[in-house]
Amino acid sequence: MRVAKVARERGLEPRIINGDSMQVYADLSIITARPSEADQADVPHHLFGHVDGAETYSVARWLREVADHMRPSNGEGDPLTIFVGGTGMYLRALFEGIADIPDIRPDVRQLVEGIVEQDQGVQGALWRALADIDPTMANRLETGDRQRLARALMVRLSTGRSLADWQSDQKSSLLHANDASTKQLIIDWPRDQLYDRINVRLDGMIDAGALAEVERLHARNLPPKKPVMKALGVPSLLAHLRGELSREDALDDAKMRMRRFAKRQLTWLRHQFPDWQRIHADGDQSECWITETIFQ
RNA sequence: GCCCAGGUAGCUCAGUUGGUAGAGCAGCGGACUGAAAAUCCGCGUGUCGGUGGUUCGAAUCCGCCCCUGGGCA
Repeated sequence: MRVAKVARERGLEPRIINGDSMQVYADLSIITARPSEADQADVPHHLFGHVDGAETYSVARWLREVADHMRPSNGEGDPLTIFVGGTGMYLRALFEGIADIPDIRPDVRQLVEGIVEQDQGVQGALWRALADIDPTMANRLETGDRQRLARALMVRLSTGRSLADWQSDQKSSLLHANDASTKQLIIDWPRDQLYDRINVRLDGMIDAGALAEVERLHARNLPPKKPVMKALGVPSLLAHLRGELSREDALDDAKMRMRRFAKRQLTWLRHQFPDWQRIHADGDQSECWITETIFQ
């Protein structure tokens, strides 16, 4: 937000596009730390809270929607598009593109979901099913990785072609990382400060009414496998609402999961985006000079 | 002050007749192509309170000291 305002002072026309897989869902705004109404009114924001929680969003849909917003604007100043958010896979797809795989046929989806259920009983059913028809993908995946095994199986059954082949196809991307017109930044906090910020942030979310928000989501009785039901903090708070965890235990659990996620993000950034510019934040006044660094 | 019970990994604790230590949780490292805030894989990270002694060898036995909890005064 601060960056957007400085940009406007310099005669640019800023807008913000969400790059976060959970901030798209309409049902959650507090626990997902969506930008405030005031900020959204001030600077144009796109792809925030526009998806119903009953839906299952995806990278591919995000890319299509981003593409729609990338068309030349009709504003006065030069547009400055700011992507914010921490879904590594989305951002990578933005710069590297993604395989152009057709939608999975409904009958195939149903069949594979049946096999996944079998696999819950005796692990291995899913992997063996995949190994029979697509040994390349099977060897690439762990036997316990149901999500990826299921996807690979669906693609092979639905398209007749291995996911491995789809993935090695030539891809086109919306943006180019080594381009003067784009800039990739990572704000890097010392880990102890990062974890402190996570803990404090969750307490703030609770004060802001996160429990009521999750309660409303709970009332919709959506299947637990829906992505929105798995947003960080939601399962923990649901467990509390069902009386399975004390309030304190639920908060501790949520914080722990958020810390773990942050750690996974760090691993992703280290290895997937090694060339992105890092801004080393530290202490309270960081926000100021983060902005300064960006405009250098 | 005296009597008990304890001091072992970041936390809670195991540790058999002495053979330089292991679980859970936390944590750390890694993978990642349409559910990714998801899903999955891997890893004990240690002055065994301190210090003398007995012993080939001490977390284990003995002495002294320090700390914590409980009891008695």
